[in-house]
Amino acid sequence: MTGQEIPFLPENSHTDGLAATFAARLVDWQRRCGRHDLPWQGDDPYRVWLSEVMLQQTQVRTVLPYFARFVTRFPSVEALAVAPLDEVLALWSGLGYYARARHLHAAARLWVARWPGTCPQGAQEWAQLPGVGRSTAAAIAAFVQRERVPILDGNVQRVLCRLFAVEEDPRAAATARRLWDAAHALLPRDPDDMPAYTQGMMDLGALVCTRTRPRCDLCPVAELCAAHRLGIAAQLPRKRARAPVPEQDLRWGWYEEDGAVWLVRRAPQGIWGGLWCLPPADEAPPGRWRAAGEIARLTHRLTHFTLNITVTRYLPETLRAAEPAAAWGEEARCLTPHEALALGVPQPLRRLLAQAVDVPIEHAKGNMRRLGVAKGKFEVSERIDDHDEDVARLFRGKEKP
DNA sequence: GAGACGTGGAT
DNA sequence: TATCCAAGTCT
Repeated sequence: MTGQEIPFLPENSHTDGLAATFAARLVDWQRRCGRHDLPWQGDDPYRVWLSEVMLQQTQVRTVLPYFARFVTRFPSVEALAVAPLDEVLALWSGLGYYARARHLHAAARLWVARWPGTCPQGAQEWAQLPGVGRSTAAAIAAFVQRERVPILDGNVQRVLCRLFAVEEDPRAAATARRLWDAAHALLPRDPDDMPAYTQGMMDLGALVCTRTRPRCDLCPVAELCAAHRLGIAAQLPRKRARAPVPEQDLRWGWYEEDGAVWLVRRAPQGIWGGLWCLPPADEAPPGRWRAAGEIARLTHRLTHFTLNITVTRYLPETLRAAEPAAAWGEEARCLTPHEALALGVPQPLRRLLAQAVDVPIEHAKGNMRRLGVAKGKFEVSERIDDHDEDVARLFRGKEKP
């Protein structure tokens, strides 16, 4: 009975017994109380892989509608592999971390080329797909192939930090390595328990061992939990100090022509890589355009900084004067806002376009402000949510000479 | 190894 | 409102 040493515990402690008890209780709890009706649960490797990628740094509730649309359009990895990247990005639009969509597309092509008619076998092979790291590979392999490999996402880090009363920052490399080892040592012996165990770790972190106000009264492993015993479960893991988020100004040009607007594809690397976006607003706009005033200011908060986006409207100086400028690159398209909404666009632009066509969008929590014209001067007015009609009219307004 | 990468939920 | 951070990976 080759018990593995569990980090964070004193040597010669009964680690075998702890691991067996922990796994047994978690598996039993998951089968009784855990989630069983998520649309990706089952043994379809494609759906499991897709869901795990979508769920990276993204909550279940957010993923659900995206997953439904995605599997309707791409029911299989083969369908995804032959699709144009643009369509994948369009379905991903609004979900964030767009490198995931680009990796997903590349991974689908690699999958069907290298494992035709089947799928990667085991975590080692899953991790060869772009966008699939150690934790995601382990989750897929545990669910689909019942492989005894641990996951270590944010939920599991929190669970383990409490279980062993870890005071260190779990993101520190040395601590993370020990957490991986601990996660491995806690796995159930029976491979058939791996799906329920893995789902149980996720369910426990998401439903019971929550960041704030953990429900230790509902926890199947509370008796094993050092933090609970010490009464410090809610205080772990310790949070690190965060630097204040810097701000950055962005200036977009709304180059409008016959009710359509020019969009350009962003470079594949960097923020919103591969997505379609408004061209930068220039002091000397490319082509023969004249500035026609600021039409919106958007505040877009990201994890590491805040974007202040100013949108300036441009109109052709003369009839049919507009043409894509070389500065915009090869890929530039002039589309109606409605057409543009069918592309992969960043969320702040999605909001702007939705307002332009007066189409309500999901989760339209407004952090967008419009500029009202008052005495020849622009002023920030109320949240745009309260002014759908005004703003829609603003964008719809044809320039009638 | 530290920073970049999106967006929305939760408090 | 401000802040943290979520089924992380890549460079």
